[in-house]
Amino acid sequence: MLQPAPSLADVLREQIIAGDFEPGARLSEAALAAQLGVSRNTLREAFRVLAQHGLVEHVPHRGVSVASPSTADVIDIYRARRLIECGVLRAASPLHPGVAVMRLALERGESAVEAGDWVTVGTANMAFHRALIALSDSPRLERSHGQLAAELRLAFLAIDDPESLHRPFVARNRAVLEALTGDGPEAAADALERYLIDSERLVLGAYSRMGRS
Amino acid sequence: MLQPAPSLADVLREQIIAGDFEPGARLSEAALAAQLGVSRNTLREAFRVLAQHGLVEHVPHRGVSVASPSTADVIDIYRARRLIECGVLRAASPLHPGVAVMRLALERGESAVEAGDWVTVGTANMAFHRALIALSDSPRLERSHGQLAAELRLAFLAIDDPESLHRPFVARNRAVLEALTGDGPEAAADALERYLIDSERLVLGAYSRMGRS
DNA sequence: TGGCGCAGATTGTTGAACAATCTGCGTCGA
DNA sequence: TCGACGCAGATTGTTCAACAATCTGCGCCA
Repeated sequence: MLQPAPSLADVLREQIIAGDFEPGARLSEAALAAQLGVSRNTLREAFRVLAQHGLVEHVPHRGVSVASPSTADVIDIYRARRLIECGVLRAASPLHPGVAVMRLALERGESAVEAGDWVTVGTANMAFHRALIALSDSPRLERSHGQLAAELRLAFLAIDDPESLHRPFVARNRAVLEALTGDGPEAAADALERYLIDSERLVLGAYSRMGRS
Repeated sequence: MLQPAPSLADVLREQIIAGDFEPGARLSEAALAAQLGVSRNTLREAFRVLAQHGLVEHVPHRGVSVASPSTADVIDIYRARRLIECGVLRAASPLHPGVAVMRLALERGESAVEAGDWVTVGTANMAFHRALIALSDSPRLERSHGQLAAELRLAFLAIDDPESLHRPFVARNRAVLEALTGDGPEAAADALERYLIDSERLVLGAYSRMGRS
């Protein structure tokens, strides 16, 4: 059984999330189509997918550019994250098999902290929260959360100080996980809410220091 | 200032939500492009947008069909609705200007009940819940909820008994609104949760009577 | 009866072409 | 000097025709 070949939208999403394009950069159809070796029509289909994901912004007759979350966007993303993530956690069972996936992601992050590999720390943090959402067993909540995570990643890209952005939160993830298995979902949700409030503050602080709107 | 012309995806979404196509029906590119008077490429772009919204299902090399929510989908949609809608309501202020919008939608539904216009009752019910989400002032929660609402509408379409589907819930909406302005967000959220549980039960019951998977 | 393979239909993708719209720049007039 | 105007080039929106890749249904054969 072969894996389905990754679609063009998948390829582009990876490139954008990896930071191959500056947030806010315009993506010229002709140039990008040539670079990717596809036709403009095919590229435009991929653009429509990414635009729905919030990864690129499409303005009619003005083309698409890599999304570049504003301060208001960051605030909104965190508002939505708090509601969805805390809601999922509050209703989650500490016995759900997905808890093991959370633990794996956590441990991957902790190893990466010791290795000083902040990019991997960031990836592991994201994986931890994705695993957290998976406790809901809800494809639609996973979809919504995935969109938020992708957009947030663009905000992280605009801040080029991955250590300060990700390092402090590995310990916080551990606190959330231990609260879940030890004190129960309510306590875990409270810890997660504090986590998200602090993370938002950090991002907004960096934004304001960058003079970013 | 002119309104932007509705995109092809908007037109198709309206047609699908209006039930112009049977849920599950295949949408042939060539036939539909000819019918809409657009080229296949343009139509394919619109398909990509609708697929991300969950309104159509796209299987590679097999084309797109109108989505037809399964029982599992309905359960998932309601799980996500409970989490998002109740979460929003719990955090909402009874003084938010959006409460007036909720009241308007509610009254429109109540008039439609008296007129026996069940389609309008259904539309008003949807508008009530959309207005409820707007209390969060979060574009992203509105986006996620909009996707759920569109998919749910397809489930409603599959059940052709709009009266039983929508009539009972106008009074429940009133209860939610009065709980919000009277007893506060917590009580309102509890009323809403009961609403959603009962609504889900009704849809699943109809599905099972239809012998639907 | 059940599996195989072919033919037709459909989707995926391309390239070129043109219309519609935007953007930047130079000119003109106050 | 400064702002409005308009033109020219660049970019996007859309169409069309063609072909490759894949799927589907049907008849054939064992």
